[in-house]
Amino acid sequence: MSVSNRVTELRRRFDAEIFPAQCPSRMVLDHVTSKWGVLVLAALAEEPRRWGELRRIAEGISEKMLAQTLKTLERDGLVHREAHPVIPPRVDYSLTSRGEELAALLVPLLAWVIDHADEIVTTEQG
Amino acid sequence: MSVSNRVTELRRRFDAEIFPAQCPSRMVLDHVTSKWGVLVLAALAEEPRRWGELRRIAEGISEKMLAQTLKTLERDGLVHREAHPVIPPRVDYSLTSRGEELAALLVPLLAWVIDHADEIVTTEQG
DNA sequence: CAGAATCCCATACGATACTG
DNA sequence: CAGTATCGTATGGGATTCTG
Repeated sequence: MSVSNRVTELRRRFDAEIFPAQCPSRMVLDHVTSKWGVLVLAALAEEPRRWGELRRIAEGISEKMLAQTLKTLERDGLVHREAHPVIPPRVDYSLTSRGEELAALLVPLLAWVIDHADEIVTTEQG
Repeated sequence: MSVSNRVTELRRRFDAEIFPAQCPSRMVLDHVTSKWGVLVLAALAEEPRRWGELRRIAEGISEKMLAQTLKTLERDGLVHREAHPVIPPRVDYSLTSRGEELAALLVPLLAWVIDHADEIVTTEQG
């Protein structure tokens, strides 16, 4: 099926052929496409990660935002948190099966953006 | 290739196996995954749209944000703007070929989110 | 090591009014 | 119809400090 038809089918599920404002999908979409949500999900797509690893991989993220992002994604059932009762503490984060589904769609998107970012910004101020 | 390998390959392009902070892709990613960027791109994936159509489809968007989003996406070379010199004014927005590439990856993601949003929010406060 | 708590700010975003 | 201009606000996000 063409991309165009896919969208049409997608939007036909709604009454007026719109993306409704009062819709749960808006919230989930905001979580998933949040500034750090994308990077965290992509980082976890590779393999389970510890807190410290995620901080290094998603370069620039603050502790506050990492905590907040992980909690949101955990609430959404996309990320699984597993704390090991050891000292020093060790906590592993991984994708749930639902999270894997999503990551499978998210990663190619991120890859495309990374691949084309340079030519895009070059065009900007060219 | 597996999703995992895809990410690994993706991140291997960088030195320290991280998503670098000072990277053009961060900016482009923010544009594309912005609150309204996703919906506008998806709306245009179906067919060219006029200003008023976009306002109705991306329900809840303000005029200010529609203008800003369209300008950003146009600067990024993802959206093409074509103004017709008629009265009343008519302006058509469409995806560039680069925009179509991106939309092809974005639409399945949006479709997945819409399909799973209900079960996700149900889990939230279940 | 893996966070929680607090303070603070920039800006993304919304509402309204106006225009060619 | 397709915008621009202005104002106001909510919150996403950063820096710092503290803790089991």
